[in-house]
Amino acid sequence: MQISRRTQADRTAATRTALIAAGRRLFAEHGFAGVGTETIVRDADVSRGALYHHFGDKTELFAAVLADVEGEVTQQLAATIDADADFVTLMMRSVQAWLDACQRPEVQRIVLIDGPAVLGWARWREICQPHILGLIEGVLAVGVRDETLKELPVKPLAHVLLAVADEAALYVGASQEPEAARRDMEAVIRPLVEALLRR
Amino acid sequence: MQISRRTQADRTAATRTALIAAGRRLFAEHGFAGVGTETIVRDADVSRGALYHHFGDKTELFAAVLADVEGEVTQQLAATIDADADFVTLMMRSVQAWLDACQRPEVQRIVLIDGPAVLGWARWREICQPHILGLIEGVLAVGVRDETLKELPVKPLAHVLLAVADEAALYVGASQEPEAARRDMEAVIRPLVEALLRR
DNA sequence: GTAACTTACGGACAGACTGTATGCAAATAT
DNA sequence: ATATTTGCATACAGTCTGTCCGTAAGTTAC
Repeated sequence: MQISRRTQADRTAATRTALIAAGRRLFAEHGFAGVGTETIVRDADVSRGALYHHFGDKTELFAAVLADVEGEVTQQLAATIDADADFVTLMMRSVQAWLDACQRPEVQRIVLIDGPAVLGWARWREICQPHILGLIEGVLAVGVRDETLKELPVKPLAHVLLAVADEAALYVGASQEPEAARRDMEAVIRPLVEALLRR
Repeated sequence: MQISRRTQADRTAATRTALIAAGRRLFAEHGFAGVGTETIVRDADVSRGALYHHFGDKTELFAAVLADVEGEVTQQLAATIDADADFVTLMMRSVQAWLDACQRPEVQRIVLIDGPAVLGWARWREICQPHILGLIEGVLAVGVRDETLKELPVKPLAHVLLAVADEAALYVGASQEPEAARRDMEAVIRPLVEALLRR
Protein backbone atom coordinates (compact mmCIF):
# COMPACT_ATOMS: atom_id res chain seq x y z
CA MET A 1 0.00 0.00 0.00
CA GLN A 2 1.40 3.33 -1.01
CA ILE A 3 0.90 6.80 0.23
CA SER A 4 -1.66 8.65 -1.90
CA ARG A 5 -2.72 12.25 -1.94
CA ARG A 6 -6.44 11.44 -2.20
CA THR A 7 -7.84 8.05 -1.49
CA GLN A 8 -10.68 6.72 -3.65
CA ALA A 9 -13.05 6.92 -0.72
CA ASP A 10 -12.20 10.58 -0.39
CA ARG A 11 -12.88 11.29 -4.03
CA THR A 12 -16.15 9.40 -3.91
CA ALA A 13 -17.29 11.17 -0.79
CA ALA A 14 -16.39 14.58 -2.20
CA THR A 15 -18.25 14.23 -5.48
CA ARG A 16 -21.22 12.49 -3.89
CA THR A 17 -21.72 15.17 -1.30
CA ALA A 18 -21.18 17.90 -3.89
CA LEU A 19 -23.84 16.36 -6.11
CA ILE A 20 -26.27 15.87 -3.26
CA ALA A 21 -25.78 19.42 -2.07
CA ALA A 22 -26.30 20.82 -5.57
CA GLY A 23 -29.32 18.60 -6.15
CA ARG A 24 -30.78 19.72 -2.88
CA ARG A 25 -30.53 23.39 -3.77
CA LEU A 26 -31.75 23.02 -7.32
CA PHE A 27 -34.49 20.44 -6.76
CA ALA A 28 -35.82 22.57 -3.94
CA GLU A 29 -35.93 25.67 -6.09
CA HIS A 30 -37.10 24.32 -9.44
CA GLY A 31 -38.51 20.89 -8.68
CA PHE A 32 -37.23 17.58 -9.97
CA ALA A 33 -38.52 18.03 -13.50
CA GLY A 34 -37.47 21.66 -13.64
CA VAL A 35 -33.73 21.16 -13.46
CA GLY A 36 -31.49 19.25 -15.85
CA THR A 37 -28.53 17.11 -14.96
CA GLU A 38 -26.27 19.54 -16.78
CA THR A 39 -27.26 22.32 -14.39
CA ILE A 40 -26.69 20.09 -11.39
CA VAL A 41 -23.22 18.97 -12.37
CA ARG A 42 -22.21 22.53 -13.23
CA ASP A 43 -23.36 23.66 -9.80
CA ALA A 44 -21.54 20.76 -8.17
CA ASP A 45 -18.46 21.39 -10.33
CA VAL A 46 -18.23 17.84 -11.59
CA SER A 47 -19.00 16.21 -14.94
CA ARG A 48 -22.10 14.36 -16.04
CA GLY A 49 -19.95 11.27 -16.25
CA ALA A 50 -19.27 11.54 -12.54
CA LEU A 51 -22.97 11.80 -11.80
CA TYR A 52 -23.86 8.70 -13.77
CA HIS A 53 -20.92 6.88 -12.26
CA HIS A 54 -22.17 7.37 -8.72
CA PHE A 55 -25.91 7.30 -9.32
CA GLY A 56 -27.82 4.99 -11.59
CA ASP A 57 -29.92 7.81 -12.93
CA LYS A 58 -31.40 11.18 -12.04
CA THR A 59 -34.04 9.68 -9.78
CA GLU A 60 -31.38 7.84 -7.78
CA LEU A 61 -29.67 11.13 -7.10
CA PHE A 62 -33.03 12.48 -6.04
CA ALA A 63 -33.50 9.55 -3.68
CA ALA A 64 -30.15 10.31 -2.08
CA VAL A 65 -31.10 13.96 -1.70
CA LEU A 66 -34.42 12.99 -0.16
CA ALA A 67 -32.78 10.69 2.35
CA ASP A 68 -30.35 13.47 3.21
CA VAL A 69 -33.08 16.00 3.89
CA GLU A 70 -35.18 13.45 5.76
CA GLY A 71 -32.28 12.57 8.01
CA GLU A 72 -31.55 16.16 8.82
CA VAL A 73 -35.13 17.06 9.62
CA THR A 74 -35.63 13.94 11.71
CA GLN A 75 -32.54 14.76 13.70
CA GLN A 76 -33.94 18.23 14.38
CA LEU A 77 -37.23 16.69 15.46
CA ALA A 78 -35.61 14.14 17.71
CA ALA A 79 -33.78 16.92 19.50
CA THR A 80 -37.05 18.56 20.50
CA ILE A 81 -38.45 15.38 22.00
CA ASP A 82 -38.59 15.42 25.76
CA ALA A 83 -39.37 12.02 27.16
CA ASP A 84 -40.74 13.53 30.37
CA ALA A 85 -43.54 15.48 28.76
CA ASP A 86 -46.99 13.97 28.55
CA PHE A 87 -48.15 12.54 25.26
CA VAL A 88 -50.28 15.41 23.99
CA THR A 89 -47.74 18.15 24.60
CA LEU A 90 -45.04 15.92 23.18
CA MET A 91 -47.03 15.43 20.02
CA MET A 92 -47.99 19.06 19.68
CA ARG A 93 -44.39 20.12 20.17
CA SER A 94 -43.37 17.71 17.45
CA VAL A 95 -45.96 19.21 15.16
CA GLN A 96 -44.56 22.65 15.88
CA ALA A 97 -41.07 21.49 15.05
CA TRP A 98 -42.30 19.79 11.91
CA LEU A 99 -44.05 22.93 10.75
CA ASP A 100 -40.90 24.91 11.42
CA ALA A 101 -38.77 22.50 9.45
CA CYS A 102 -41.23 22.48 6.56
CA GLN A 103 -41.06 26.20 6.08
CA ARG A 104 -37.78 25.55 4.29
CA PRO A 105 -38.60 24.98 0.64
CA GLU A 106 -36.29 21.97 0.44
CA VAL A 107 -38.54 20.06 2.74
CA GLN A 108 -41.80 21.10 1.16
CA ARG A 109 -40.80 20.60 -2.43
CA ILE A 110 -38.46 17.65 -2.14
CA VAL A 111 -39.97 15.66 0.69
CA LEU A 112 -43.66 16.45 0.41
CA ILE A 113 -44.36 17.30 -3.22
CA ASP A 114 -41.88 15.65 -5.54
CA GLY A 115 -40.97 12.66 -3.37
CA PRO A 116 -43.99 10.47 -4.04
CA ALA A 117 -44.26 11.41 -7.71
CA VAL A 118 -40.60 10.83 -8.54
CA LEU A 119 -39.99 7.69 -6.53
CA GLY A 120 -43.47 6.28 -6.18
CA TRP A 121 -45.42 6.25 -2.96
CA ALA A 122 -44.06 2.95 -1.67
CA ARG A 123 -40.40 3.85 -2.20
CA TRP A 124 -41.03 7.31 -0.78
CA ARG A 125 -42.47 5.97 2.45
CA GLU A 126 -39.71 3.39 2.57
CA ILE A 127 -37.19 6.19 2.72
CA CYS A 128 -39.26 7.94 5.39
CA GLN A 129 -39.45 4.73 7.38
CA PRO A 130 -36.03 4.81 9.07
CA HIS A 131 -36.44 8.51 9.71
CA ILE A 132 -39.56 10.44 10.53
CA LEU A 133 -42.01 7.53 10.32
CA GLY A 134 -39.85 5.48 12.63
CA LEU A 135 -39.72 8.34 15.10
CA ILE A 136 -43.49 8.62 15.21
CA GLU A 137 -43.99 4.89 15.49
CA GLY A 138 -41.56 4.80 18.39
CA VAL A 139 -43.42 7.43 20.34
CA LEU A 140 -46.74 5.76 19.63
CA ALA A 141 -45.51 2.31 20.55
CA VAL A 142 -44.45 3.52 23.98
CA GLY A 143 -47.82 5.14 24.53
CA VAL A 144 -49.68 2.00 23.53
CA ARG A 145 -47.53 -0.26 25.68
CA ASP A 146 -47.84 1.74 28.89
CA GLU A 147 -51.56 2.07 28.23
CA THR A 148 -51.86 5.83 28.04
CA LEU A 149 -53.04 5.39 24.45
CA LYS A 150 -55.90 3.45 22.97
CA GLU A 151 -55.00 0.13 21.45
CA LEU A 152 -54.67 1.05 17.82
CA PRO A 153 -52.45 -0.42 15.12
CA VAL A 154 -49.29 1.63 15.34
CA LYS A 155 -48.11 1.59 11.76
CA PRO A 156 -51.24 2.89 10.03
CA LEU A 157 -51.70 5.36 12.84
CA ALA A 158 -48.22 6.72 12.29
CA HIS A 159 -48.94 7.06 8.58
CA VAL A 160 -52.11 8.99 9.25
CA LEU A 161 -50.47 11.32 11.73
CA LEU A 162 -47.62 12.02 9.37
CA ALA A 163 -50.09 12.72 6.58
CA VAL A 164 -51.84 15.22 8.83
CA ALA A 165 -48.57 16.93 9.62
CA ASP A 166 -47.62 17.02 5.94
CA GLU A 167 -50.89 18.58 4.88
CA ALA A 168 -50.65 21.08 7.69
CA ALA A 169 -47.18 22.08 6.55
CA LEU A 170 -48.28 22.58 2.97
CA TYR A 171 -51.42 24.38 4.03
CA VAL A 172 -49.46 26.81 6.14
CA GLY A 173 -46.80 27.14 3.49
CA ALA A 174 -49.29 28.09 0.80
CA SER A 175 -51.35 30.39 2.99
CA GLN A 176 -51.39 34.14 2.59
CA GLU A 177 -51.45 34.54 6.36
CA PRO A 178 -49.15 31.85 7.68
CA GLU A 179 -49.50 32.78 11.34
CA ALA A 180 -53.27 32.52 11.29
CA ALA A 181 -53.17 29.35 9.23
CA ARG A 182 -50.76 27.86 11.68
CA ARG A 183 -52.91 28.69 14.68
CA ASP A 184 -55.91 27.18 12.93
CA MET A 185 -54.05 24.04 12.08
CA GLU A 186 -52.82 23.56 15.62
CA ALA A 187 -56.34 24.04 16.89
CA VAL A 188 -57.53 21.35 14.51
CA ILE A 189 -54.76 18.89 15.25
CA ARG A 190 -54.91 19.07 19.03
CA PRO A 191 -58.29 17.34 19.44
CA LEU A 192 -57.16 14.68 17.00
CA VAL A 193 -54.13 13.93 19.12
CA GLU A 194 -56.17 13.94 22.29
CA ALA A 195 -58.51 11.44 20.70
CA LEU A 196 -55.74 8.87 20.91
CA LEU A 197 -55.69 8.90 24.70
CA ARG A 198 -57.60 6.41 26.77
CA ARG A 199 -60.48 7.95 28.60
CA MET B 1 -76.18 30.03 -41.21
CA GLN B 2 -75.87 26.84 -43.21
CA ILE B 3 -76.46 23.25 -42.41
CA SER B 4 -73.19 21.55 -41.51
CA ARG B 5 -72.34 17.93 -40.93
CA ARG B 6 -70.25 18.63 -37.85
CA THR B 7 -70.31 21.91 -36.02
CA GLN B 8 -67.09 23.32 -34.62
CA ALA B 9 -68.36 22.77 -31.09
CA ASP B 10 -68.88 19.09 -31.94
CA ARG B 11 -65.38 18.71 -33.31
CA THR B 12 -63.91 20.43 -30.29
CA ALA B 13 -65.88 18.31 -27.86
CA ALA B 14 -64.95 15.10 -29.66
CA THR B 15 -61.21 15.67 -29.68
CA ARG B 16 -61.13 17.12 -26.19
CA THR B 17 -62.93 14.16 -24.68
CA ALA B 18 -60.82 11.74 -26.71
CA LEU B 19 -57.65 13.38 -25.43
CA ILE B 20 -58.86 13.46 -21.86
CA ALA B 21 -59.90 9.82 -22.01
CA ALA B 22 -56.56 8.77 -23.48
CA GLY B 23 -54.65 10.89 -20.99
CA ARG B 24 -56.62 9.37 -18.19
CA ARG B 25 -55.76 5.82 -19.18
CA LEU B 26 -52.12 6.49 -19.90
CA PHE B 27 -51.34 8.88 -17.04
CA ALA B 28 -52.94 6.39 -14.67
CA GLU B 29 -50.85 3.53 -15.98
CA HIS B 30 -47.45 5.15 -16.55
CA GLY B 31 -47.59 8.41 -14.63
CA PHE B 32 -47.34 11.91 -16.06
CA ALA B 33 -43.64 11.75 -16.81
CA GLY B 34 -43.82 8.22 -18.12
CA VAL B 35 -45.95 8.89 -21.17
CA GLY B 36 -45.18 11.14 -24.12
CA THR B 37 -47.62 13.31 -26.00
CA GLU B 38 -47.08 11.18 -29.09
CA THR B 39 -48.43 8.14 -27.28
CA ILE B 40 -51.41 10.07 -26.04
CA VAL B 41 -52.46 11.44 -29.39
CA ARG B 42 -52.01 8.04 -31.03
CA ASP B 43 -54.28 6.49 -28.40
CA ALA B 44 -56.79 9.29 -28.85
CA ASP B 45 -56.49 9.03 -32.63
CA VAL B 46 -55.77 12.70 -33.16
CA SER B 47 -52.61 14.61 -34.04
CA ARG B 48 -50.20 16.42 -31.77
CA GLY B 49 -51.31 19.60 -33.42
CA ALA B 50 -54.82 19.00 -32.13
CA LEU B 51 -53.51 18.49 -28.61
CA TYR B 52 -51.57 21.75 -28.61
CA HIS B 53 -54.49 23.55 -30.20
CA HIS B 54 -56.83 22.67 -27.36
CA PHE B 55 -54.39 22.62 -24.46
CA GLY B 56 -51.59 25.05 -23.78
CA ASP B 57 -49.19 22.28 -22.90
CA LYS B 58 -49.00 18.78 -21.50
CA THR B 59 -49.66 19.91 -17.94
CA GLU B 60 -52.86 21.65 -19.02
CA LEU B 61 -54.11 18.40 -20.45
CA PHE B 62 -53.21 16.78 -17.16
CA ALA B 63 -55.16 19.42 -15.28
CA ALA B 64 -58.20 18.68 -17.41
CA VAL B 65 -57.80 14.96 -16.76
CA LEU B 66 -57.47 15.59 -13.04
CA ALA B 67 -60.62 17.71 -12.94
CA ASP B 68 -62.43 14.99 -14.86
CA VAL B 69 -61.46 12.25 -12.43
CA GLU B 70 -62.14 14.48 -9.43
CA GLY B 71 -65.60 15.29 -10.68
CA GLU B 72 -66.47 11.66 -11.26
CA VAL B 73 -65.25 10.50 -7.87
CA THR B 74 -66.96 13.33 -6.07
CA GLN B 75 -70.20 12.48 -7.79
CA GLN B 76 -69.87 8.90 -6.60
CA LEU B 77 -69.19 10.11 -3.08
CA ALA B 78 -72.09 12.52 -3.05
CA ALA B 79 -74.39 9.67 -4.00
CA THR B 80 -73.49 7.73 -0.87
CA ILE B 81 -74.19 10.64 1.43
CA ASP B 82 -77.34 10.19 3.44
CA ALA B 83 -78.36 13.38 5.20
CA ASP B 84 -80.29 11.46 7.83
CA ALA B 85 -77.34 9.52 9.20
CA ASP B 86 -75.47 10.85 12.21
CA PHE B 87 -72.16 12.56 11.67
CA VAL B 88 -69.81 9.73 12.54
CA THR B 89 -71.47 7.08 10.39
CA LEU B 90 -71.80 9.61 7.61
CA MET B 91 -68.09 10.31 7.73
CA MET B 92 -67.11 6.68 8.02
CA ARG B 93 -69.30 5.80 5.07
CA SER B 94 -67.65 8.53 3.07
CA VAL B 95 -64.27 7.13 3.97
CA GLN B 96 -65.40 3.73 2.77
CA ALA B 97 -66.58 5.17 -0.51
CA TRP B 98 -63.35 7.12 -0.89
CA LEU B 99 -61.26 4.01 -0.30
CA ASP B 100 -63.35 2.16 -2.85
CA ALA B 101 -62.89 4.88 -5.41
CA CYS B 102 -59.17 5.07 -4.77
CA GLN B 103 -58.62 1.42 -5.54
CA ARG B 104 -58.81 2.46 -9.20
CA PRO B 105 -55.31 3.37 -10.26
CA GLU B 106 -56.50 6.51 -12.03
CA VAL B 107 -57.42 8.04 -8.75
CA GLN B 108 -54.33 6.99 -6.87
CA ARG B 109 -51.80 7.91 -9.49
CA ILE B 110 -53.42 10.96 -11.05
CA VAL B 111 -55.19 12.55 -8.12
CA LEU B 112 -53.00 11.59 -5.20
CA ILE B 113 -49.49 11.08 -6.53
CA ASP B 114 -48.86 13.12 -9.64
CA GLY B 115 -51.37 15.90 -9.05
CA PRO B 116 -49.38 17.98 -6.58
CA ALA B 117 -46.04 17.43 -8.31
CA VAL B 118 -47.25 18.28 -11.80
CA LEU B 119 -49.49 21.22 -10.98
CA GLY B 120 -48.05 22.40 -7.68
CA TRP B 121 -49.82 21.98 -4.39
CA ALA B 122 -51.84 25.19 -4.56
CA ARG B 123 -53.22 24.57 -8.04
CA TRP B 124 -53.89 20.95 -7.14
CA ARG B 125 -55.97 21.84 -4.13
CA GLU B 126 -57.67 24.56 -6.18
CA ILE B 127 -58.92 21.89 -8.53
CA CYS B 128 -60.04 19.76 -5.59
CA GLN B 129 -61.84 22.72 -4.08
CA PRO B 130 -65.04 22.67 -6.14
CA HIS B 131 -65.17 18.89 -5.85
CA ILE B 132 -64.13 16.71 -2.96
CA LEU B 133 -62.87 19.46 -0.67
CA GLY B 134 -66.09 21.39 -1.12
CA LEU B 135 -68.09 18.31 -0.28
CA ILE B 136 -66.22 17.78 2.98
CA GLU B 137 -66.44 21.43 3.94
CA GLY B 138 -70.15 21.35 3.36
CA VAL B 139 -70.70 18.41 5.66
CA LEU B 140 -68.49 19.96 8.32
CA ALA B 141 -70.12 23.36 8.09
CA VAL B 142 -73.51 21.85 8.79
CA GLY B 143 -72.15 19.99 11.79
CA VAL B 144 -70.54 23.10 13.20
CA ARG B 145 -73.59 25.24 12.69
CA ASP B 146 -76.06 22.90 14.38
CA GLU B 147 -73.56 22.42 17.19
CA THR B 148 -72.99 18.70 16.95
CA LEU B 149 -69.37 19.45 16.19
CA LYS B 150 -66.74 21.36 18.09
CA GLU B 151 -66.11 24.86 16.89
CA LEU B 152 -63.13 24.36 14.66
CA PRO B 153 -62.04 26.24 11.54
CA VAL B 154 -63.74 24.37 8.74
CA LYS B 155 -61.30 24.87 5.92
CA PRO B 156 -58.14 23.57 7.56
CA LEU B 157 -60.14 20.78 9.13
CA ALA B 158 -61.39 19.71 5.72
CA HIS B 159 -57.82 19.72 4.42
CA VAL B 160 -56.64 17.55 7.27
CA LEU B 161 -59.47 15.07 6.89
CA LEU B 162 -58.89 14.79 3.18
CA ALA B 163 -55.19 14.24 3.80
CA VAL B 164 -56.06 11.42 6.17
CA ALA B 165 -58.33 9.84 3.61
CA ASP B 166 -55.66 10.19 0.91
CA GLU B 167 -52.98 8.55 3.00
CA ALA B 168 -55.37 5.78 3.98
CA ALA B 169 -56.12 5.12 0.33
CA LEU B 170 -52.45 4.94 -0.60
CA TYR B 171 -51.64 2.84 2.44
CA VAL B 172 -54.32 0.32 1.58
CA GLY B 173 -53.41 0.43 -2.09
CA ALA B 174 -49.76 -0.37 -1.42
CA SER B 175 -50.42 -3.01 1.22
CA GLN B 176 -49.84 -6.70 0.67
CA GLU B 177 -53.00 -7.49 2.57
CA PRO B 178 -55.49 -4.83 1.57
CA GLU B 179 -58.39 -6.15 3.64
CA ALA B 180 -56.41 -6.12 6.86
CA ALA B 181 -54.89 -2.74 6.05
CA ARG B 182 -58.32 -1.36 5.40
CA ARG B 183 -59.73 -2.64 8.66
CA ASP B 184 -56.76 -1.16 10.50
CA MET B 185 -57.20 2.19 8.81
CA GLU B 186 -60.87 2.36 9.60
CA ALA B 187 -60.11 1.53 13.21
CA VAL B 188 -57.63 4.38 13.29
CA ILE B 189 -59.82 6.92 11.56
CA ARG B 190 -62.97 6.32 13.59
CA PRO B 191 -61.69 7.79 16.88
CA LEU B 192 -60.33 10.76 14.94
CA VAL B 193 -63.75 11.47 13.50
CA GLU B 194 -65.41 10.99 16.87
CA ALA B 195 -63.00 13.51 18.32
CA LEU B 196 -64.73 16.21 16.33
CA LEU B 197 -68.00 15.77 18.21
CA ARG B 198 -68.90 17.92 21.15
CA ARG B 199 -68.87 15.98 24.35
C1' DG C 1 9.19 -0.62 -7.71
C1' DT C 2 6.58 -2.23 -11.46
C1' DA C 3 2.82 -4.51 -13.65
C1' DA C 4 -2.00 -5.74 -13.53
C1' DC C 5 -6.24 -4.30 -12.25
C1' DT C 6 -10.03 -1.65 -10.43
C1' DT C 7 -12.31 2.60 -9.69
C1' DA C 8 -13.43 7.56 -10.78
C1' DC C 9 -14.21 10.56 -14.23
C1' DG C 10 -14.66 13.29 -19.06
C1' DG C 11 -16.69 14.01 -23.43
C1' DA C 12 -19.16 12.66 -27.32
C1' DC C 13 -23.28 10.50 -29.18
C1' DA C 14 -27.93 8.59 -30.07
C1' DG C 15 -32.61 8.66 -28.99
C1' DA C 16 -36.68 10.74 -27.22
C1' DC C 17 -39.59 14.37 -26.12
C1' DT C 18 -41.65 19.05 -25.83
C1' DG C 19 -43.35 23.13 -27.77
C1' DT C 20 -43.67 26.11 -31.95
C1' DA C 21 -44.39 27.64 -36.54
C1' DT C 22 -46.38 27.26 -40.84
C1' DG C 23 -49.86 25.70 -43.99
C1' DC C 24 -54.42 23.72 -45.13
C1' DA C 25 -59.29 22.60 -44.60
C1' DA C 26 -63.64 22.92 -42.48
C1' DA C 27 -66.91 25.87 -40.61
C1' DT C 28 -68.97 30.35 -39.73
C1' DA C 29 -69.73 35.26 -40.63
C1' DT C 30 -70.58 39.00 -43.99
C1' DA D 1 -70.03 34.01 -52.76
C1' DT D 2 -66.31 35.75 -50.29
C1' DA D 3 -63.85 36.67 -46.10
C1' DT D 4 -62.54 35.31 -41.72
C1' DT D 5 -62.11 32.54 -37.94
C1' DT D 6 -61.46 27.99 -35.92
C1' DG D 7 -59.73 23.19 -35.90
C1' DC D 8 -56.16 20.45 -37.21
C1' DA D 9 -51.68 18.28 -39.65
C1' DT D 10 -46.74 18.18 -40.30
C1' DA D 11 -42.15 19.58 -40.06
C1' DC D 12 -38.66 21.56 -37.26
C1' DA D 13 -35.62 23.37 -33.55
C1' DG D 14 -34.07 22.96 -29.02
C1' DT D 15 -33.45 20.39 -24.83
C1' DC D 16 -32.65 16.60 -21.98
C1' DT D 17 -31.51 11.85 -20.58
C1' DG D 18 -28.81 7.80 -20.46
C1' DT D 19 -25.00 5.19 -22.62
C1' DC D 20 -20.57 4.27 -24.56
C1' DC D 21 -15.86 4.45 -24.80
C1' DG D 22 -11.52 6.36 -23.57
C1' DT D 23 -8.35 8.23 -19.97
C1' DA D 24 -6.43 9.04 -15.61
C1' DA D 25 -6.04 8.21 -10.73
C1' DG D 26 -5.67 4.94 -7.21
C1' DT D 27 -5.00 -0.01 -5.38
C1' DT D 28 -3.25 -4.67 -5.26
C1' DA D 29 0.03 -8.42 -6.44
C1' DC D 30 4.47 -9.81 -7.28
